[in-house]
Amino acid sequence: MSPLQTRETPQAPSSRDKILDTCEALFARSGYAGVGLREVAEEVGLGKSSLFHHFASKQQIYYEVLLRVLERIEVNVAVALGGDAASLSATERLRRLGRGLVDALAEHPTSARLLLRALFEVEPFPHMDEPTAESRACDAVLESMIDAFGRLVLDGIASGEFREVSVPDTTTTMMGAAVFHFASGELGESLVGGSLYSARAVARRRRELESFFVHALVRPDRATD
Amino acid sequence: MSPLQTRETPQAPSSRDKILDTCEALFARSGYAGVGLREVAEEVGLGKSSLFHHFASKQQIYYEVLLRVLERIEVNVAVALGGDAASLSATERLRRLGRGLVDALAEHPTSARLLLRALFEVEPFPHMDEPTAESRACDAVLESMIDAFGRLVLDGIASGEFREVSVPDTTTTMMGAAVFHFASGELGESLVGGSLYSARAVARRRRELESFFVHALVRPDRATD
DNA sequence: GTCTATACTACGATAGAC
DNA sequence: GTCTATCGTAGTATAGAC
Repeated sequence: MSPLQTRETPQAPSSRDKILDTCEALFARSGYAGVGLREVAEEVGLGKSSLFHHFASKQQIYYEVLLRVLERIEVNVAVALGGDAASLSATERLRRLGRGLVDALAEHPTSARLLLRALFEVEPFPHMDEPTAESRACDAVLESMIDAFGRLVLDGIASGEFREVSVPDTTTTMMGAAVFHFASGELGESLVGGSLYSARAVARRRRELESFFVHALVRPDRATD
Repeated sequence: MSPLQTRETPQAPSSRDKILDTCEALFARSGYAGVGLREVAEEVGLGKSSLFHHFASKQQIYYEVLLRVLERIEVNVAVALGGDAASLSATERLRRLGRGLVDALAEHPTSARLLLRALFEVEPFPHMDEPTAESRACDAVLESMIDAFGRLVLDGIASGEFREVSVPDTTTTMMGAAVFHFASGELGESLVGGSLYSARAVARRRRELESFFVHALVRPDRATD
């Protein structure tokens, strides 16, 4: 905590960061095709051309935005399933996964929408010539999370804790259940009667998703609650 | 079956229908903003301007496409939950809902993606001045389906068949689980190792979603399978 | 690092001939 | 009912001055 190092360290976000933050919000709201760089530049407070000083193309901005989001979420999934948690029972890991996903998606209101779009939009781009370094990085993070889901379900079935479900179907079911809620926008808010991201709504979501997952998968005689 | 009436009745789709079909496929693939009328016209085999002879604007095409999709889905939900089914137990209706949703979404590969986009995209349009007749019709169909979900969950809790879950959370969970799977595209196909819409994959999905819903909601001592 | 100016393409939509 | 031609705007991206 030396004065020299901490001075202004969290201050003065660079133009680069401002562009990424702005694009994260706009891409989450309107998707890749729905956002123009004119709007981005206006919101950031720069000229349109200045954006190209910081990024080579709109695609590159998109993938850098997406990568940040995916890495934020992966941290929570890794904490729930990997490392020290790897030795826990599948049931306990399932509980942690439910809570961890909710925490990850509730952290930023943009995360769920961006993730959902990335999961189901084939490629947001007219024609992408070849995978870029950024797009491959995004694919890798996504794949590692999905693999972790699958391994958890397989473990639970192997240990006899879970019903004998289809692993791919259970994976898409859990992903859809987790992500859609926080991406559901106006619809979700009209259902819950308020913000999806209020502390109360998030706490309830954490309980609900965890118990939904557990009841759906864990054999009744193995349930611990 | 008089020769006069059946002659060519299913043949010769009008330009109007061709435009709607084409737009359904393209909007499902790329979203509203991601599709240009130039591409639509090319695919239909018309000039761009001819589209405006059949529809007043791109927005109008979008809502007519969406309304067709919503009504196709609503039919299945209504069969599962309404009419003769209304007197069945909540558990049996929940089973029917799971199967009905799968059947509805598996019917056309475009349905899930269009529905998912409609559910979470705030408004796909830059600025919509005021609700149109078409947009209000879409809202009405959507609302009636969501209400039916909520009533089913409430009924199940009231009768003691279901756990005491949060109705809004359970609604978004079920919607996300049902819709995301069939919208998950390449990701889902790599998980199941083939088409999401093959007879085998759909049959499995029907079983999996039904049992996922039942186990997640129905109290173990009330389960019937 | 930001600006103005510009290039070129595509957008949604309209007018009017046929 | 379809066409060509055109309008005005906005799209991504580049060049070059400051």
